[in-house]
Amino acid sequence: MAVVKAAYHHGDLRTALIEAALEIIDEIGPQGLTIRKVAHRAGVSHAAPYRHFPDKDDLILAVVERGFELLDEEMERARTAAGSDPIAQFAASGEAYLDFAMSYPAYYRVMFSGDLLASKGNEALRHTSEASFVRMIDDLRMAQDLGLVRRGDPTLQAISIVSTVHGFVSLANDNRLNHVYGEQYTEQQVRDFVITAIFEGLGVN
Amino acid sequence: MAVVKAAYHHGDLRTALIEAALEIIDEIGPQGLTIRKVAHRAGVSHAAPYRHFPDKDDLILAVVERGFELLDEEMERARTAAGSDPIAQFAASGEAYLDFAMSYPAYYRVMFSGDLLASKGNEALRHTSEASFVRMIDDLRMAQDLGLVRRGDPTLQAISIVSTVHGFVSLANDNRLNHVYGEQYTEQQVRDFVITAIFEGLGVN
DNA sequence: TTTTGAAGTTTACAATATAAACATCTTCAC
DNA sequence: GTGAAGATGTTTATATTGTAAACTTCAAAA
Repeated sequence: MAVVKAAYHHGDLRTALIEAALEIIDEIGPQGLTIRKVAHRAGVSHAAPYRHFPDKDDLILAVVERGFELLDEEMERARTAAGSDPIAQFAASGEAYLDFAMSYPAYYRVMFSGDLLASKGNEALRHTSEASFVRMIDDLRMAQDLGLVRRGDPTLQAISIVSTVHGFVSLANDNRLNHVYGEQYTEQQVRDFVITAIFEGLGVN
Repeated sequence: MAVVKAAYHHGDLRTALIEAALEIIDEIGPQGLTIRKVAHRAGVSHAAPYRHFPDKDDLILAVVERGFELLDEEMERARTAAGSDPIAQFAASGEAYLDFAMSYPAYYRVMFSGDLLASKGNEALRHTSEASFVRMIDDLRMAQDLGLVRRGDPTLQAISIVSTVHGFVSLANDNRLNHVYGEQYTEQQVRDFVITAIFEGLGVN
């Protein structure tokens, strides 16, 4: 009774399946993800997952949702640790985003692999994946009021920032920028440059 | 002998398969792409494609390569039509990129679906997909020399621009910005804003 | 004309997603 | 307690798909 979710046949298979899927994505990539591998890793028969997810897409969707929760947690943690300066908070959560995206490239790819969301993404997931976007808009509005950021529609500013960050990590994770790093810069340097450009664009004091 | 590629059993099945795959991607999306559908649409047996492509991934890779060729052609066409002003040329080819990306979202997605390139992308394809990137760097260098663009490493500037553009079209194509359009702006307005922000960032006169 | 190799077909097989029927354990009404 | 009832798993079965292998056909070179 102290147990939150009483152990049943498996315990909490749904969660275990999501974890297993996560591991497989990280180890073999999204291509290698099969229902059967996930089931096997969780120690159940290959049809067991269907008691928790209507089909494979829905399992992946659950993984994506979990991913956005994790990302959100990371960003919040960083923001809290950044002290009270709004710009510092903003920068810290942005760095956390980049850290997450570049530490788990395959995972990030699945989270933003549009094919799924476009078709089966439900409203709940859409909301989750937009949470940090909404917060960024609020941040920008506040920063403007404090005179820290150039005036303008914060929604448009946020779109521009999100586009740049998402584009950068996507390209970097897909190894499309390698021909640059290797020759002149490290990934970290390029990353810093892009961040700097964003802040310049915002006219941060 | 006037015929470049003499008609054989099929004529030019390789090309026909790429075209068929293109259509399927456009109509049903990348998920719906199966070797057998492609073969059927091209009017051949389901194993025929294996005489031209080692496996499914290589077929897709050929489709991607064709996509980058088409994109490159579009950008060149726009650039040529833009007259002699370097900034106008630059802007025109950028617009062409956005037009392409947003007219064929599924196709664009496949072209930039990193899973493939990361694993099986060969050098030839990598080169193709970087052609326009290299040209952008040249453009920026020239524009700097003409005093039209803020000084700085053009490679880094290009990365920043490409990140923003790619991120924007990716998010837009994946319907991640819908909650913004609907309420206040049209897609075109947001698109223009992002472009403007890029040019501001470059300090274009 | 014969032969040969590329291009295509047929057949076969293994992996996978998923449905359906069956089994088992928890819980809840009594 | 007890005995449904329903949730959770398993087994079995099927259709789709990627791909290998053996076989066929035809253009072109010898």
